[in-house]
Amino acid sequence: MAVSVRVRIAPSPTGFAHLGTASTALYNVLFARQRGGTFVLRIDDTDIERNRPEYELLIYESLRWLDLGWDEGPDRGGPHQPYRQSERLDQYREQAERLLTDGKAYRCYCTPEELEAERKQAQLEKRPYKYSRRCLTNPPAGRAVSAVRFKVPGGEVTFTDMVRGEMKFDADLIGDFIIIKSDGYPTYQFASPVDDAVMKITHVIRGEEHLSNTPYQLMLIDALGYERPIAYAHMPLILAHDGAKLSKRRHPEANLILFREQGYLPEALLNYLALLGWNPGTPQELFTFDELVQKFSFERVQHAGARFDWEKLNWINGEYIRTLDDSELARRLQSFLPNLDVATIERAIPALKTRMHKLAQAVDYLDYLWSDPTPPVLEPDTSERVRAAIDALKDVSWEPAAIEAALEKAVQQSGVGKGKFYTPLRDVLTGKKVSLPIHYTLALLPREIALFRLQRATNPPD
RNA sequence: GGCCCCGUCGUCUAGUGGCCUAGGACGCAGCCCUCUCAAGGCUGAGAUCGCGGGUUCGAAUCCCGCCGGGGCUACCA
Repeated sequence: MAVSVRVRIAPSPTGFAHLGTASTALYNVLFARQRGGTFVLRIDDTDIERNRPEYELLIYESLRWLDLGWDEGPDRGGPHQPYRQSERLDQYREQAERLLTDGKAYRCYCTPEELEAERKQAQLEKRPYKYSRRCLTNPPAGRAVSAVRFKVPGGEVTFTDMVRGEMKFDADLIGDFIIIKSDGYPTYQFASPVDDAVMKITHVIRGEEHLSNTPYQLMLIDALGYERPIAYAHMPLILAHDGAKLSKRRHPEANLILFREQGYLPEALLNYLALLGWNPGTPQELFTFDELVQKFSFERVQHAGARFDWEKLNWINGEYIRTLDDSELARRLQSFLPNLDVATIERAIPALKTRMHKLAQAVDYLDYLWSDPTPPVLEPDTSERVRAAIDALKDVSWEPAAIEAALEKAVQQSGVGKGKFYTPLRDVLTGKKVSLPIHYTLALLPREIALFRLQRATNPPD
């Protein structure tokens, strides 16, 4: 009988929700859905210095926005709760205690300074650094503060990576590492594999930065007598446009919430993220979520890191915006246009739809509806044409098609081209060089206001 | 420094010894459409496959070396 798949993401609430978290979550969800498995959200909050509850909330919010729902998590419980590491401290201490009594771990009384000195010394002698095991063989007496160190058994550690194949590491190169910090908190290197084992995680899907951490964790799992996960999958990193690792400080695109604020559609972001590091081997670029679930496979994920590219995301997002039906688009636009009622937004959509690659751009096209532009000074003959427009518009039915027809007629009579005729109208109405087509620009504005702005421009108040 | 991963147009990528005079997508340029801006249609520029050696009748594809980038090597995760 096939074991049921259990996967997890384990973000730490040490800052805004990260793009990488979304990416990793996506791959986990894709795999879980594919195999009818369970997706677990665990909060890895063992860094008491940097953890903040509001950051945890941000993680929930971002993941929900992306519709990457979890089956078990801190907020909804599950068979292996609690799902917050800070609430599982007893577990880790207990397991560390077991290792201690089995002689597989030992207390370390070294100070950070002493450790630093060891490291420096090794560097000086050009020798690869490994902890000296001083506290194993000859612990200093009379010290109260201690951490717990794992006694690395060495040897060869192998495991299966679903994207890279069979991996092999020489554990003799790995020094004894800390599993419980002197503040009593476990390190990531300890808490993570313990939880994965206890929570019966079958496949660990995470970022490539953890590839070299895997042997550490595997040795721990073995030492504790736990069952190993069936397989790992280390996904390529998302790089910034300059090729550097995405940094929260230097790269705004690392901040997940920013995408929502700018009006990227969650399904478009997911589509882009899926493509960044994976491809189906066919020319298809746009996928529904269900298609992704169906087509995704670890064999086709990239081994090298991929640079984040706004342009491509913008294109995908534009494609998604254009396929949304009008009422749905209007609904999504509402929060970006608090000054407009839904009816107005809906009327703008046919013209707006092809002009946005992100929702926030709607503001640039529509802000003339709630803010009055400063009237330009018109040349006499331009002023004349504006007056002609006013005449044409005065009694016309106030909707785009009729406005367009009336204006076309006025253009005919004016003897100049559409460009020359419409440009000043656009300027007078919006104060901008670029707007929706002129008949929409007019129709969206109440007739009185439109005519008022045109009128005002023809007789400046000197 | 040690260990690990990686290296095809600007970017994301296809490619697993001959179908590759290296394909697609985004972006870019030109044209068409057009009241502006988009969208759409058409056309085009753009990679001697990081470099150097091999192996082979034949290599982007296999082997070795080098270079470059990234990750881990923390009482961060």
